Amino acid sequence: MNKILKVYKILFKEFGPQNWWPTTPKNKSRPEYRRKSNLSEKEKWEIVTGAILTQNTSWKNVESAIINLNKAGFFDNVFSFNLQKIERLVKPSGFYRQKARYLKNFIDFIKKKHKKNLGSLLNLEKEKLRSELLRLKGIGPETADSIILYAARKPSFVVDAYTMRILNRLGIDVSGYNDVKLMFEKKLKKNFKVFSEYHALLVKVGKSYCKKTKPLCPKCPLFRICGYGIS
DNA sequence: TACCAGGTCCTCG
DNA sequence: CGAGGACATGGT
Repeated sequence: MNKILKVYKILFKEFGPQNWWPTTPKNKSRPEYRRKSNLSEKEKWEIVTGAILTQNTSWKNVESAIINLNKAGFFDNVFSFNLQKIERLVKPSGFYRQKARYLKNFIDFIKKKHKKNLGSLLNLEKEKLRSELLRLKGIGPETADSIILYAARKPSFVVDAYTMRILNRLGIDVSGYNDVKLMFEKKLKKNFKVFSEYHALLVKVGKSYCKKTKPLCPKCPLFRICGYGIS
């Protein structure tokens, strides 16, 4: 069995389903990870927003911003919020001026090009959707793939800093974003379930064990197939 | 105190 | 292309 598949099986067995992406249930204030059948337009906005806010930022800080936004009714009508108001609400997520600008750009794009209908963009064919997203300021490859996978639910593998670090430590040669993405997509079943769980599991093991400094190799579920801990 | 966190843009060789 | 800096808050 190839190593990529093996890693998935080990992580899934160890941690179970992660049920990404978290969204805020009705009458609650904080995002939760739970299985969802079909996403509402509101949930899609929450996911897109989270994908932008979490750029190089801990989810904890993003969560504070999401709570602010939700409390203010942002996800019910994103079009009624100006830049200053968004800046104030997303402040805890860091890089808040930049992120507020990216978010506002995205909102204006949906307003003008998709008649205020986010679903109209997300329903585009996967590659078309990806190129549309990448054209926007503030949407790079990871944010685009996160939106395609978790908001549009189309199988586009998400590569992030954890993915790179874990592959490196596993001794798998990695180059650029797209090479890594294609490697995963080639070796996995192309469906939402596998892609979404795999990425979430990599984040999980990256946060808990395969940390940048002071990794917890001996306790890591990947230890026995990873040479990194042996120094 | 310094470093880290679910990246992206811009500038410069 | 790819390296290097800017962007900013909150936790350890």
